[in-house]
Amino acid sequence: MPDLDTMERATRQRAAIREALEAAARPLLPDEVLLAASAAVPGLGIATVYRNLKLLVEEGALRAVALPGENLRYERAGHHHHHHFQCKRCQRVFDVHACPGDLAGLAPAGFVVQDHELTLYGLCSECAAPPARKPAASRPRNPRSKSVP
Amino acid sequence: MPDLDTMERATRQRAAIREALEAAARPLLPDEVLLAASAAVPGLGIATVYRNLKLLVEEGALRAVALPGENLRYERAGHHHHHHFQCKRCQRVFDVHACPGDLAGLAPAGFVVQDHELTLYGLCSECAAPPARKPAASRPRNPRSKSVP
DNA sequence: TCGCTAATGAAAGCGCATTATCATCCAAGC
DNA sequence: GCTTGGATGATAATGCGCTTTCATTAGCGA
Repeated sequence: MPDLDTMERATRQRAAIREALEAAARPLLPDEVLLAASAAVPGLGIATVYRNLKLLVEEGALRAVALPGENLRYERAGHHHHHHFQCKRCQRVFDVHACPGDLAGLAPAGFVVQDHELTLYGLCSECAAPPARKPAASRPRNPRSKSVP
Repeated sequence: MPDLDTMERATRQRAAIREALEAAARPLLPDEVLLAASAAVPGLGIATVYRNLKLLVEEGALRAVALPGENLRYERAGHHHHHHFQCKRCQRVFDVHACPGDLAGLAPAGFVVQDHELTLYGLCSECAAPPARKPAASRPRNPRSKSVP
């Protein structure tokens, strides 16, 4: 018996959106989700992507990821504590399944550290590698990059 | 002889803005700058704040600071490498003059780490302390907090 | 002090990510 | 198959941070 509180219909587009994020295995921008899910559902609209991302976050299937100076990306929820890596060339974001650990000691005296957020920057394996045979697909355009270059 | 390329006039508002940031000794939002500098220059306009922040960044006096899910803040340039702490209660951002150090090993194989960004979260000394006699002033309103709460 | 023009302030304008609108579509219970 | 209301997609609208506009003010060199 399905949850009576969430009586949503199973649509092709919702499935495609969920699957795009699972296949990517990295945080995606709404645009990237649209691009990826469009392969399974041609004609998919950006409004539907936003609607379902919000919905999936609310029901706990997805998690929103905020990086400095970037729009929200989305990743599958349920992962353990981890961080992210952003490639300075293709702008894509990847998971970093490691953590420097205890950072509480870094804060000034009197400050209570409850959490932390770490972002690494550099070149992803594709962009660091010698000229690939094929250029990497699905490069997000430069989002709200108001950060100093 | 002053720099011929930057023939800017010395105005009260520009001085007040610069001084507000030096006195704060922590990254400020444009609104916080307006609030602080308004004490010295009543009637100061937000457009002037934005204009001068941009100008001061261009001439290297200030640096823009981007935190996850937050609008740009500004701090004095010239500091050595450091990180930031955001209080979950008053939303203010403070400097953390410490760094976990070498994080290159955290990235996946094939990735080249060039830089990193660390943000600590918790309670600042004021908010962590028992009920203060006076509530802390200049609390920034909740900015683009699209991050999951 | 005079004159020139950069700087300011108030308000309108912009850019852009996200959301609401609404006619149409279709998943699902009967 | 039929019905029905949630879901979709195209598009308009919204919110908001930031920039531009423009009339006025005020540095600063002469």
